[in-house]
This record gives sequence, structure tokens and C-alpha cells, in this order.
Amino acid sequence: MPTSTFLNLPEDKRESILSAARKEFSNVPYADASINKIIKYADIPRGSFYMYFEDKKDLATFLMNGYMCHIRKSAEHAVSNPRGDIFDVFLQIYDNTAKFLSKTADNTAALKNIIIGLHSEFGPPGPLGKPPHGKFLFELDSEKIKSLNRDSLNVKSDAEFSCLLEILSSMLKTAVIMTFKNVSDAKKYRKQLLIKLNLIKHGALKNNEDNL
Amino acid sequence: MPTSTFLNLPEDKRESILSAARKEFSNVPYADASINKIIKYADIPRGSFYMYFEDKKDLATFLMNGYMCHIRKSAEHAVSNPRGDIFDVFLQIYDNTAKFLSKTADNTAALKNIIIGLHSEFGPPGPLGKPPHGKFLFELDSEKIKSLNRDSLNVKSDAEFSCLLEILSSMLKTAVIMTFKNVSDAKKYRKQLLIKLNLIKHGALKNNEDNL
DNA sequence: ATCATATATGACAGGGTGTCATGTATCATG
DNA sequence: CATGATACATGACACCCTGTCATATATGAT
Repeated sequence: MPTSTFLNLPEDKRESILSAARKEFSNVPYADASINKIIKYADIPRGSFYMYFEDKKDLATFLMNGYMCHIRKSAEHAVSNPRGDIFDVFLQIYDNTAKFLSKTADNTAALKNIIIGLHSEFGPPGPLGKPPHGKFLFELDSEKIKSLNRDSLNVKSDAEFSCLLEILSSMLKTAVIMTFKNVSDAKKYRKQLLIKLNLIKHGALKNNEDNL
Repeated sequence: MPTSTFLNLPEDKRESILSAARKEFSNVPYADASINKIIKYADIPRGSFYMYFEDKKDLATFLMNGYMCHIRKSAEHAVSNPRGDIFDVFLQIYDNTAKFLSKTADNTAALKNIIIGLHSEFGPPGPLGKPPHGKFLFELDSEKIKSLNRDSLNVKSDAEFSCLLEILSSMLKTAVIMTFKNVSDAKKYRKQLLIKLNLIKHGALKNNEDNL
């Protein structure tokens, strides 16, 4: 988290710093983005940066959260107010994300690099809601998601349910990351996600009559 | 790939460099491992390193391939000579890996850090056999794996089969990475993999009578 | 008016990477 | 053997980065 000092900065200065950061993160992959460049772009002294942020990851996470705010909210909404089954929830989340991406196509470069960079740093998907260093992307509230209706599911234990969630999470994550890498192929990735969901569906559902 | 110059080095010198590298990779996470340290440990001049390797990743990949040689071979064997269904192949690969890990528990630290580090760099699982920067872990020969018997599977198209493979790959990868992070919990991760395989199995199989 | 507290600043220490000009060995060949 | 080409070795160098800290300045409370 940025310090309160940063958050209390006059808006124009704050924005100019964030803008500089977006510029740098747009230009180069996350690992290569340098604080040096950012402070040059923003024309602030080195010390100030460390007055405001802990390090690069702190800044990047903050930027990402800003970007992802809407997406996350709609994801949480999808979880809290499920229209269909649990599979549909994950598809909905994907759709919301893809929609957001195509809408704000201009400023996506920075987000893309941050997402991909942080995705690497955060490592492979851990237990839901407990990623290594705080929330990332769609590590949804495990309480809410665990309270979802399981009646139609062919899972006998919590362990099985957790595994199912991990599978779904991982599918979603892959689809989202791929979409970030190549927004123009969103349809393709949605299709793949759909296929995957269907594959897992017919194992996770008690009844095997349902199609698509 | 290391240069031929490196490969033609007298064995003791070569080994001492690799040993130095293993030491460094054991000590710190991949991102923090430094060429500087390695050349100090190996007592070779800076220039020599770059005569032998392109960069850190080059060296790390080489080391990993050495480590993974057996595992990969047994994985390929499992693919070429499937005992059971395709799900069993992936389970077999996991078992081989876990076995190898518990056997060579001493020198695993370096391998662990490299695997986890490179896993991050290589990013999320791509299409089988076409990872971003060459083969990593279990990116199996897509030709061989695509020629596996699909009769008992409920997949109608190549696209569906590919998706299934991606799911299985991703499950396996997660299990392996987790096992690397915490070898002592291998049993737990195997159990989870088994549950996941079962979940996907009952959707991917035409007949839904089979248990476990 | 005074003092404590918050904020700003940039020089600095410490570390890292990749390159390159300059050596030194090796080896084929006239 | 002499000579020139080719491969290998070396470490100083240029350049980049990060995080800290002593010092300076503003802010605000008493």
C-alpha cells in the first residue's frame, strides 16, 4: 500500500506520478520497469518515491487495483448473486473482464504488463483466498464462494469442492492472462474456456443430461 | 544453451562452475541469484562466464535440464507406453517426479529455486509443446500425446482434446510445483491431483460408471 | 514563539549486468 | 619452422539499478 503521505498529495501531483508510472509500465515488461525512469518522468526526487511507496511492486499493485476495481466488484457481484450455476459464475467473470479490456483498450498496455508481471511473481495458483502476498486478480473471497449452492454438484466433501474451485480458478486465470496478452483473440479464449468448463461440468454435475 | 566452449571444458573445471551455480541457486531465490556470486564461488573471471553462457537463464535452464533428464525420460516413456488411460499417464508422471524428488532430497534446493523461478518467467501454461521460450517441465511432445487413444474419451474435436490436455497439464504442473515447494506434503498434493483427475475424468469419459 | 512531527531531497554505498580491447594459447598449413 | 588464423581468457569499464540516510524544510499544535 502507498503511504498516507502519497494518498494525501495534491491530486495533480499524485496523478502525475501515477501517469509517469503508467508510462513506464506501458513501455517495458514489468521486470524491466525501473523506479529510476518513473521518477524521471514524474520529475520527483528519488527519496520522494520511497516516501510514497515501498517498492516497485507496491506501486504496481496499487495501479492494478485501480484498474481492476470494477472487474473485481463485478466478480464479487457474480459470486454473491449467482444467476446460474457455479460454472456460469466463472464464465461471467471472464466476460466482465474481457468486456472491460476491450472498452479501455487504450490504456491497457500498462495493465497488461503489470498483470503478467505480477502473475509471475505471485506464482502458481495457491489455495483460494490465500495467495502468497495478498489478493491477486480473482482470488475471490473464499467464504462467499464456499457458501455457493452445491446441490447440483457431484462433490462429496469440502476437499473435493476446493479442488473443483482450484480447477475453475486456474481455467479462468489462464483465459484472463491469455486475453491480456492478446485482447484481439478474446473470442478464441472464451471458446476455450467454455470447452473446458463443459469438460469439467459433465464430471462435476450429478446429472449428465445437460448440453453445452 | 551453453556454448561448445563450455561443454568442451575439462570436466573438473566444468563441474566446479556448475557446482558454484548450484550453490548460489540453493542459497537464494532465482530472481536474486547473481552471476557475480557464481563467478566468485567458481573463481573464474567475469568474461569467462559470458564466454560459456548467454545469461543467468541459460545457465539455470541447463542445470534444470540436467536435473530433469530422468524425470522427462520417464514422462516420455509414460506417454509412449501408456499403461492405462490418459489420466493415468499424468498421474504416472507426477509419481515419477515425486519419487525422484524424495530420493535426491539433498540437492533439491537449487532445483527447487530454479524450477519455481523459471516457472514464473515462463508464465502461464501455453499450448502444449509450444511454451514461450522452449520446453519447460512437462511440455510433452505434442505429436506423441495427440496420437494417444481417444476412444474412451468424450471429446468430439481436436479443439476439445487440446483443451483437455491443457487442463491435465495445468493440474500436473500445479501439483509438481507445489511438491517442489514442499516435498514433505507430496502425499497431500497427490491426493488433490487424484481428486482433480477424477473430477475431470467423469466429464471426459463417455461412460460414467467408473469409480476412482 | 517554540518545539515536535511530517515531508522533501539528492548524494551515496553497494550491487548488478554485459561488453570489449587486449592478451594468450592452439593449431593447420605453406 | 614460421606464420597467420582462429579459439579462448581476462578484468577493467560503462552503465544501470535500488534503498537509505543525514540534512533541510514545511506544518501544525501548544
